[in-house]
Amino acid sequence: METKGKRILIADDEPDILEIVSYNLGKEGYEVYTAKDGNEAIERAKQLNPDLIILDVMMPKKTGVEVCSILRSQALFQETLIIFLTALSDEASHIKGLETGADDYVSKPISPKVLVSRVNALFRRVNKDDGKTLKIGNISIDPVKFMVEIEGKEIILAKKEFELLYLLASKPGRVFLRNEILSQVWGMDVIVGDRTIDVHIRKIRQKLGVDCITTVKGVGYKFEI
Amino acid sequence: METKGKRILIADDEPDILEIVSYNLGKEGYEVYTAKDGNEAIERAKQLNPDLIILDVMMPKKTGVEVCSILRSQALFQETLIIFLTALSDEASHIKGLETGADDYVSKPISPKVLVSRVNALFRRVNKDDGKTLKIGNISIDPVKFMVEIEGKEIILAKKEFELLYLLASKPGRVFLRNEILSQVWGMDVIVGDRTIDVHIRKIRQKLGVDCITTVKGVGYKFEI
DNA sequence: TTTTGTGTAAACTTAATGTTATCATGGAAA
DNA sequence: TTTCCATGATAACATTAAGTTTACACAAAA
Repeated sequence: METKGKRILIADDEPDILEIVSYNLGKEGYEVYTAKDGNEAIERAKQLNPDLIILDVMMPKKTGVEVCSILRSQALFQETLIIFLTALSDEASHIKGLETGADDYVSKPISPKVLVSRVNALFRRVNKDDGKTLKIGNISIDPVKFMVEIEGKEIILAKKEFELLYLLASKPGRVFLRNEILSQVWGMDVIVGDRTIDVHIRKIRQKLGVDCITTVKGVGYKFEI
Repeated sequence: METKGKRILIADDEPDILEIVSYNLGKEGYEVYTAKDGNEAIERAKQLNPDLIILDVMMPKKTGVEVCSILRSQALFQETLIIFLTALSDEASHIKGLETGADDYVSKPISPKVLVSRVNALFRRVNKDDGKTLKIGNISIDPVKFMVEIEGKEIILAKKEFELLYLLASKPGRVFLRNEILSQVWGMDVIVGDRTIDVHIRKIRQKLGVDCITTVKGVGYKFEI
């Protein structure tokens, strides 16, 4: 599940919060950018076109709710995810937030862990391909249960094995170059040896017991029945 | 996936980096040109009209960011791909880079492998022609599935065979000189014997079972039904 | 702490693919 | 018709990519 490349913009007037949240989301692999008030949030959102914007409700210049409705009025931000940070008590802005089209809200004081998991959940929910059980022939691959089923028989794959299989199976028939596989499953910046993919492929073939991964020599691998 | 013919300009003031990157991208089949400062980068970009420009952010004369925004302001470089090389810590220029319209950025210290895969990925993302299924009569040639289908029957070709067939079929009726075929499928710096093409042609004819490749004696080959 | 599972690397084997050498063939020019 | 030459055919050979196995490092679980 690569989180790489997802851009998150977080706007809050408290530097501490910016820092803590940035750090924790950054650790998850997201690209995090910050803004310290409402106007800056809008400006940077336009520059960056982030995948997710986290808005504090109480901010100088413009409140989170205002920012949200301004952004939502533009086509570019129709699909952008927005999370509000609200004071626990502030029920009113919670409601306003949902009205103006927020996707989630998190109450202060923030637990980094909670926020991170909400963010992940949001991306998972949205990312259409993500979390969808793939069914190809009598093989079903469920990334939520993290499980592969062949004719009712459950098969446990290790993490990397599963990710690799899921990638291939996500576009049956399509050939994935080794490079593509590396960058999607391992991440762009991870360097692993040449044989590593083979070994994983082999383990998958072994565990599945069904020949559904085809080698296209000199090119890559593809999933097909 | 022929990378041949793609021109890359790389600008950096460190000769070592120029050399390493040139070598690695050259090995991939790209044509690589270099510049050692911002002004030279702009000058050569205008001469060469490269497909991709890799800019070090910290350069004498003009920084990469400056070069980028200058180039981007001209119509000619609207479509040109641009990658920044930045020091790991330098968040500010990363952001500036994205603002000025960079397509990707890579942190120093550079791993040649990473850079190469980023470059490939970038070209793949952009190259629209790539992955287009050719359909001529009842023959379809799908470079994504890496597969040839004739009247519903799937036929497996080896890599070179497929590339050769794909080339010929990309312009049905057009005669490809042996020289052209060599440089497109094998690359111009690869030297292979005279009979090599024939052998591959023969294998394709054999596997397809349909006579769709015509010999134009003394000239070359063409694809036609 | 020990155990177990997972991911990666290294060394080696196997198989697929690509290339060349050689000779055959068949058509065009002389 | 004969000669020449480009290409076809085939098998041997070379090269390269992938499969296999083992080992080891590391982290999570017991």
